[in-house]
Amino acid sequence: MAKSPSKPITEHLAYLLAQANREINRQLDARFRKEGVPVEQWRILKVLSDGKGHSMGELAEAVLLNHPTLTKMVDRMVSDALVYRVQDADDRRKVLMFSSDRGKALTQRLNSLALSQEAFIAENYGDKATADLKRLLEGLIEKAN
Amino acid sequence: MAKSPSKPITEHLAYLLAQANREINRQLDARFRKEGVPVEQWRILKVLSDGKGHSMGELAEAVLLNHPTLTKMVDRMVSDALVYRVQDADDRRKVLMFSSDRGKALTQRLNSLALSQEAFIAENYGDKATADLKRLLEGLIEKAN
DNA sequence: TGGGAATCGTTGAATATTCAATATTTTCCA
DNA sequence: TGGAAAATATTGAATATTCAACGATTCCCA
Repeated sequence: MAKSPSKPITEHLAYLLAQANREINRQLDARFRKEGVPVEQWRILKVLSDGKGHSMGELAEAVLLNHPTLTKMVDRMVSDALVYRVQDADDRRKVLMFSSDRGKALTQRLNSLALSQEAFIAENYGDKATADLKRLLEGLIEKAN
Repeated sequence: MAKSPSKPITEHLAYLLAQANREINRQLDARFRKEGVPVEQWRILKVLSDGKGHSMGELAEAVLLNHPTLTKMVDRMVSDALVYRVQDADDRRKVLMFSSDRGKALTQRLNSLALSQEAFIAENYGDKATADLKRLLEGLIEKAN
């Protein structure tokens, strides 16, 4: 008896997520191109835009990067004067990250590029579908943790 | 007037996709751990499991890897005797990739690990939600291309 | 039919990420 | 309270990815 063909890769949730993620990220990266900033740096800047001071661990969690990767990305951003480090006085193991004025200005320009992408997607893909997709993704993430 | 706070990062579609993708991929990777194979190699093996011979370009597209990255990953897989290269007789610029017997056996073990993950997700997250999510992702990908 | 342009895959150098080990500080409890 | 264990961030070496350039082959049309 012949071996039954297995489900094609394109029908796996993991693959669909990877594909969608890649495509949307590509489009966003293309918009960010003129600012010369990768998507991860936008996420960092955005989290820091509350002006509050976030530890590296907290940031790593929030921007989906592991610690050493974040450390090195932050090094680059410090060189570019977008963010700066302050040792936490209450717990001196920690480093608190802040956005500089230059970083804040960049954040606003990136935010508006990102919003325009979201608007573009909602327009082409449909408001309802977009909202449904977001809701389902939130649910999946919640269950997965 | 104070600047209005911008939408939090967690409400952006791009972020939700990245987060969900990361989490699902992590879980899949954990299951693949005992076989010592990254998710990308499973994708490659799965595409090759039709026994037909796929060019590098075709493969790169199918498994969401760019050409140089795929070349080097295939190099490793050839070393592990999972796949092999054959020059295309009809167009000698092309290289056709095939799965070895060893590769095919591994593919089956990985397929069953992947299926068990999908079953786990469907169970915890709900059959309907999973199906809806897949459908919406397919739609998004289609629009995006 | 000759030869420039396009396609396909690989390579090497530059860059980025990851893993394991480290230094520092804090926590906890015997 | 002393000191082992845990938490935090960084570093360096190993690994992986990306970018630009290349070599080989095929396509196309003047």
